[in-house]
Amino acid sequence: MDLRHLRYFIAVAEEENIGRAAARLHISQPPLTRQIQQLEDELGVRLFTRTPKGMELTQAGELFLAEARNIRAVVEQATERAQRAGQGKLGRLDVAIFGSAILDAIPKLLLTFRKAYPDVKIVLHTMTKAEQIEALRQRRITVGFNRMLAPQPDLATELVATEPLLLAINENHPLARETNIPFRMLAEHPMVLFPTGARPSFIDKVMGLCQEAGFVPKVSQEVGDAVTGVALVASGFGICLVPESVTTLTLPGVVFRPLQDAPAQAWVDLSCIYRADDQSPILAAFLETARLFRQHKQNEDGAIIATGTESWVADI
Amino acid sequence: MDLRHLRYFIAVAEEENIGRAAARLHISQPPLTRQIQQLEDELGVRLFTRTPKGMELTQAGELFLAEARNIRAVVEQATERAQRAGQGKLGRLDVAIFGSAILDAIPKLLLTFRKAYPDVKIVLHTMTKAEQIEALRQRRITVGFNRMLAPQPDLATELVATEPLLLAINENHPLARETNIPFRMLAEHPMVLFPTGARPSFIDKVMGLCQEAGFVPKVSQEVGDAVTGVALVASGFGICLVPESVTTLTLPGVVFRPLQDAPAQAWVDLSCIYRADDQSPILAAFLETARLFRQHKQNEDGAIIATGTESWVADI
DNA sequence: AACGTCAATACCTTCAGGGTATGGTGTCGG
DNA sequence: CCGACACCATACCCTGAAGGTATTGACGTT
Repeated sequence: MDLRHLRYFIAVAEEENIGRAAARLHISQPPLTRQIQQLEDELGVRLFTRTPKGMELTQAGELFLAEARNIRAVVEQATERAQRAGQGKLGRLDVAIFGSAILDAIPKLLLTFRKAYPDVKIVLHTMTKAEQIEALRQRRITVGFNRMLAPQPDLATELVATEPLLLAINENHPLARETNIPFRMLAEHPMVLFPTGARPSFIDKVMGLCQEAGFVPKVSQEVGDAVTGVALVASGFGICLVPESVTTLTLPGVVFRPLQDAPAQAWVDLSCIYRADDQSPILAAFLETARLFRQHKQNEDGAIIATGTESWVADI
Repeated sequence: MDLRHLRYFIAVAEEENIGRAAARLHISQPPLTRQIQQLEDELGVRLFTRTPKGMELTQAGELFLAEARNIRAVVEQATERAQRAGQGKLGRLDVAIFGSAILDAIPKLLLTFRKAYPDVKIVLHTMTKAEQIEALRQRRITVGFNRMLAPQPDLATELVATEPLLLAINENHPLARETNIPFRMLAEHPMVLFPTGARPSFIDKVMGLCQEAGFVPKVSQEVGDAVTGVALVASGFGICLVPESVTTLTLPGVVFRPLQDAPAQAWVDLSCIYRADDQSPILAAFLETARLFRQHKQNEDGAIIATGTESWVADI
C-alpha cells in the first residue's frame, strides 16, 4: 500500500464517483479504477459497493476513510515538523552555564532566543568550564557559556558580550571614599580572587592586568565564584575585581566602583563555546541570535555605561 | 513522499549504515542511497549526517524517525481494522426488536453474536413491525426481529426460532384443572388476542388455527402485546394463546398449559428481516450466527420440551 | 429501442525504482 | 607513507508499474 492509494481512495470516497475523482486528481478514470481495485485486493476488503450511480462506501470503507484521513494528517504533520526542526525552529537546546553567569547577559540572550524560537526547548545545565568542554565532546550539551576560553581544536567559540571590570569594595573600606579609583591604587589592598579551578581563568586576567600596571596584587583569598567573592567583600575580606554584570547582585555593605586609568584590557569577555563540527540548525539559529544580541547590546552600551555611572554617583 | 521512503528511512536510521539497511530491505545499496536523498530533498531537511562510519541522524532526523514509526504503526492498525471490518468483526449493528421479543430467544442470540464478534457494537431499537420495515428501507437499522412477516420485494427474512403455542390461563379458570387441553375446548372460552396493529400478525395465526379446528374464538379483548395479554389473563379477562417464550414472564395467578391435538401449525415463527441488497459483512456474520443458533436450539428442543413438561407438572 | 452514465477492460507508453559497476573519501594497520 | 578497507555517491542500464487512449459492459432513463 502506498500513500497514493490513500489519496486516491479519499478522493473517490468523497466524490462517490470515479470519473469525478479522477478529474480532481488530474488523472484519467481507468488508472484510478485500477488503483482502487489494487487497494481493495491488498486489504482483502471491499471498500466500495459499485452502484449504477457510482461508488458507495461499505462499512469497512467508511471506517477506512476515517483512518486514511487520519494518516494523511499525521504524515502532513510529520513533514511539517521535520521541516521546522531542520530550520532550527523545533527541538531541544542543551545549554551549560557557570555559577554566576545567570546574573545578566545570558538570561536575556536565552529569553531573546526563546522568543524567536518558541518551540525549541531550552535545557539549562550548571557546569564548570572543564565540565562544559567534556560535555560538549560527549554531545551532552550543545553550547556552553564561559569566560576566558582557551582555544580547543574541536571546539569553536563565539563572543557574546564584553563587560568592563568594576571594583567591589566594602562600604567601610578606605577606597570606598573615592569615586574614581586609579588602577594602581589596587596594589596596596588585599584582593579576593576567583574562580579556583581550571586555568586559564578570570584570575589570570586580573593577574595580567596588575602585572601590566606594574604591581603584583596581594591575594587575600581565592574563592570558587563571583558570588562568593562578593560575599567575602561584604564581610571585609578585601577588594575584588568583578565583571560588570555581577552588580545585579546586591549584598549589604558592598559598593561597586569604576576604575580610572584602567588598561585597555580591563574588559572581560563572555563567550559561548560549541562543537566546531556541529551542523545543527538549532545551534546555528542560536549563534545567529547571539550575534544579533551582541550587536544590539553594543549599540546600547553608551546608554548602559551612562546610567551605570549615575548609579555609582547615587551610591556615594 | 511514499510509505516506502519511510520504511527505508527507518531501516537506515536503525542500522546507521546504508549497506546493512539495504541488505535488510533486500535491495542493493545505491537505490537506497537515492531514496534517502529523495526523501531529504522532498522534506528540504537533512535527516542524516554522513560520517566515515556511516549515517548518523540529525536532530530533525531523530524527530522524523519517531514520526515515521508512528505513521507505520497507524497504517498497520488502519489496514488491520479495515480487514476486521470487512470480515464483520468490527463495526456496528443496529437491531430492532418488538415489545415482548426480549423475553427469550433474541437476547440469547444477541449474546452469542456478541461473544463471537466482541468488537461489533450492537444497538437495540424497539420498533413495531411497520416501523422496522420503514427503518430498514431508510437504512436506520440493519436487521429487525418479528413474527408473521409478510414477504416484501426488497427485504429478506431468516427464520430464527419456532416456538410451540401455549395457553395462558388464570389458575382459577376451569381449564386450569386440566393438564392437557384439547384445542377445541378453547372455543367455549373468551380469549385475549394480540397484537393490535399491522397485519398480518399473531392474531391472524390464532384465528387461522381456530378456523382450522372448526370454531370461531370468542374475543374477550384485543391488546397491544403479549405482556399486556398475560396481565389480562392474570386479572381474569380470559385465556390467551402465547408463544412458548412468554413463559419466562411469570405473573401471579397465571399458569401455562400445553395444547393437545393442536394443529401442526400451532407453532409460531420468530424471524429476522433485513435488506435483500445488504452485503454488509456484519449482517452476513449475524445471519450466520442466527443460523447456527437455530440449529443448536433445534438439537436441544427435545430436552427443552421435556423440562418444559416437567415444569407444567410442577405447576399443577 | 436509443441514449446517457457509470465502472471495467485491453493495450500502449513512459518514467521511477532497482540492479551492476565504479568513483571518491576518510580510517586504520603495517 | 601507502595500500587495504569500509563507507556513501554517481553513472548508466533495465524492468515493471502507473498513467493514457479507446472500447466494452452494465444499468437506468426517456
